This record gives sequence, structure tokens and C-alpha cells, in this order.
Amino acid sequence: MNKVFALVDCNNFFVSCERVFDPTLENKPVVVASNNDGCAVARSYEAKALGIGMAQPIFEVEDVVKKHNVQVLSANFTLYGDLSRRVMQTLQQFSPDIEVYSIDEAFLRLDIVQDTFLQETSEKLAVSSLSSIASHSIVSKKQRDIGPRDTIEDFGNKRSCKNANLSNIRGGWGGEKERGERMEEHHQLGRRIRQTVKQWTGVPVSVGIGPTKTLAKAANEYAKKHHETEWVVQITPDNVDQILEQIEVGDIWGVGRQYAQMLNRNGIYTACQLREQDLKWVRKQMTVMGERTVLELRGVSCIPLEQKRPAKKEIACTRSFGSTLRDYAAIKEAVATFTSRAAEKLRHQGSTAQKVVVFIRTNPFCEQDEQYTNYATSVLPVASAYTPILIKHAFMALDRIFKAGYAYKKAGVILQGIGQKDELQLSLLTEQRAYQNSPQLMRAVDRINLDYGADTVRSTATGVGLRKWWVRQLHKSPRYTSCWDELVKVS
DNA sequence: TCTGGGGTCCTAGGACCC
DNA sequence: TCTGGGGTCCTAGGACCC
Repeated sequence: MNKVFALVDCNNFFVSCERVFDPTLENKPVVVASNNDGCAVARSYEAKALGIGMAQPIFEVEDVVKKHNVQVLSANFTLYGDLSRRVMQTLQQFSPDIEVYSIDEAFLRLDIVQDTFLQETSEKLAVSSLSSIASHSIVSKKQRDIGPRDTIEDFGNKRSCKNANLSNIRGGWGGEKERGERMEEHHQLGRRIRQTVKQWTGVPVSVGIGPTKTLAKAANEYAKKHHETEWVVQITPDNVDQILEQIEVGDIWGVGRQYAQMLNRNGIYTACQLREQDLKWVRKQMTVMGERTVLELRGVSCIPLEQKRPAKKEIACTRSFGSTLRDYAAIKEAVATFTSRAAEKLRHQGSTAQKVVVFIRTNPFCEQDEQYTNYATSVLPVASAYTPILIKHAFMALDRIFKAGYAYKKAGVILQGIGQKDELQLSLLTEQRAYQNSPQLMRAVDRINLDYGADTVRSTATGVGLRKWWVRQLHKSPRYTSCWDELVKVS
């Protein structure tokens, strides 16, 4: 059986989340800004059309914002996380093999979706408490036969493969038999996915389908740029050349800005051209990662679905301050806060850390200011997930790098040497003995903060007064999904 | 005035060991 | 004075992703 991957990607995800709860934002240019309202991290189609770029500083587009009344919102990651979970839960109804790739993307294996599974899914959907309209979204054999014409067939002539020498290595495509009915079914399923996610969560998605993850990504990219496809595109042997010719090499998954420039210098501009390059040359220029990308473009699946997220090997919490700080005490508060947050994440995955890295830096954009950036690592005698110990080591690292007289703009804490949480290694030689009850204490703290809101219980080292380094968020939307009072207010 | 945050993987080179 | 070779581990830096 040949593999069939779908990549489901939420359109302008953060903007779409804001629109779910504030429909007046519909059809207007909307931008979601990063912490400190600094950069645009999501833009609606209308905002993209006005030329606002990804990660572009907001102050650079001030004129456009004013002139076209662009709505600028501060990022509300709690809200996005909640909606993301709902989207992923919905997707799980469609395939047992799903990889949640990022907050707004998931890969699904469609080839393992059997009719019997679809039947069971139908029943599940019918009784689902998620929505009373679920019954409209049942993926039944009968319903798959109706609906609008398959848009993928509208792409003009079906062309034969230009490069006959490549056809023999297109392992993923399968035989002629499979290329009819089965493909049609997968494309129909893609449309059902889009329709159901929209109905259940309010979030619009694009669906790209292909025999490898890279081609599914490419199909998705194409769907987003060609609205006549109705946001669902399946790559088939008949349309693969046509689609890859229209995708710039830098838009391929795994090809970033540096490689795109290098490829352009070598006369390679499209995904189609990259696919035809010599593997040895690609490996030399772009390491095994690039080689894998080329094979995937040829239909050879090299990147498997990762259903279970592997434990993180590094956990970080870094932030720019709302304003610059010169005061050591304030920076210590910030570093303690970042350490606490990172430690929470660490415990959440059931790990301990052996090293704490702390960095601080001035603002590189303030060229008139004297610049300083540095980092230091503190190694724990025994790996731990206990916030006070981690803060103590973060302070030790900070002590080594802090220099008075600079205007600091950013700091960060990175936990490294992450391992599985073992039995407490009690040792007379370490401080560990004093913290025999630390796991229980941390469990209780995490529980309280989960139930009553972040920072309900926190270390005094994180500051008790007005924490002046806190990020600015001037345009944050209400806590629609995480705060009961405000939920009542808006409903 | 205002410029994000959090990750992963690969490779080369140095340290160190036998 | 001559000055091997192979293996492993670690780190820094550079590339990528969303």
C-alpha cells in the first residue's frame, strides 16, 4: 500500500482565532502582533494584500495601519492553544494516524483510513458532543459520491511527465489501478475535513494531499495561493509537474532563505527544477536534509509520520522587556520568572534538567547605545525539576555575566541536559537531601496554577511588586476560553 | 518611541582516550 | 628528534521549521 499524507493547515491561524470570537473582524485587514506588540506574527489575507510582511515590525507599517484601518491585536496564546486543541481533536476523527506538527498544522495518513473506520467515525460523529451539527459532517460512502466537481481536474491539460528518467524512482505513486477511485476518495475526504473543521471550530483550513509529507506541504502551499482550488489540492502523477513548476524553490518545506539564494545562484528557481538535481550535488550543498527533500519531491517518502511527540531536548523561556532595564534587581526578577516558566514546561513532560543557561543582551537596534551580550551556564550537581534550585543556578549564571551600566532589552533561560525524571538520587554530598519533598510540592504548585490561573503561586524571587519589565500588550483580546467572568461578559 | 519566541538537526573541529 | 590512527564526546555555528 502506498502512503497518502494530508497536511491540514489553519489559514492565518491567530487571526482566524480572533475572528471566531469577534466576527466583526471578518473581511477586514487584521494583524496579530508578537509580545510587546513588536512584530506581525499573523496577518489576514487583507493585511497581506496591503504588503504587511511576516515578522515585520509594526512601526514600519504605521502609515498603512492608519490609512486602511488595520486592526492590530496583541497575541493571546492561551486562546490560540485552546482552539488548536479543538481543531486537532476534530482532525483525529478522520484518521487514527495523525501528527500534530505545530500549533496550526497536522499531518494525517489517509491511506490507512478504511471504509470500516469511516463507518465507525460516522457513528462517533453522530453522537459527538462537540456539535449538534455533527451529523451533517458524516463521512459516508454515499455522501462522498455527491458534492461539487473535483476541482483538481480543472487545471487544464493533463501532462505527461517531462522527465522520463525520473518516473522509475517515483516509488510512492503506485500503479494505474490505484490512481482512479482511491485518489478521488482521498480528495473528497480532504474536502470533508475542511468542511468539518470549519463547522465545529470556526477555523478555516487548507488541505494538501500527496504521497510524501513534502509533497503534501507543496499541495497545501498551492491551495493557499490558488483560491479556485477551494483550499483542497491533491498532488497526483498527472498534475505534479504543473504544480511544482509554479512553486518557488524557497517555498518548499526544508528550503530556507540561505539555501534558496544558493539554489538561485545555481539557476534553480522552482520546486520542479530542484527535484531534477543530482542527489550527490544536493547532499554536498544542503546536507542529508536537502537530499531527503529532493527524494520526497520525487515521491519517495523519507520523512515518517511522528505520532508521538518526542520529549524536548531543550526548554527555553526568553523575552524582550517592555522597556530597557539597567537595574540588576529587576533583571533578576525577570530571570526568576523565565526560569519558573521553563521549569513548569520541564515538569509537564516529566523531565529534569542538568544545566541552566542564562543570557542577557542590550538592544542591537539602538546603535547609539553601547552593546553587550553574553551568556553563562550553571551545571547542577544533580539533575532537578525543582524551581527554587533552578532559580538559584540561574542567578549564579546571571551573576557571572551581568555588568552594570548597560541598558538591557532581553533575557532568556534555557534548560539543557534534559533527562527522564529518575528516583531522587539522594546524596549526602548534595543539597538534594534538603528537597526530598520537592516533587510533591511542585505538583501541588502546578495544580494550583492550572486551576486558578498562571502565577497564583510563585516564587518571591519573581518579584512581588509592580514588575516593570513585563511585556506590553495593549491590544489583547478578552480571555474568551480561559476566564469564566469574561466568557460570561461576552456571551 | 516601537524590531518575537521556541524549537530541531547537521557538520566541523577540538579534546581526549587507548 | 621522530610524532599514528581510530573512536567518542562535546561544542559552536549555521541551517531549518512554525
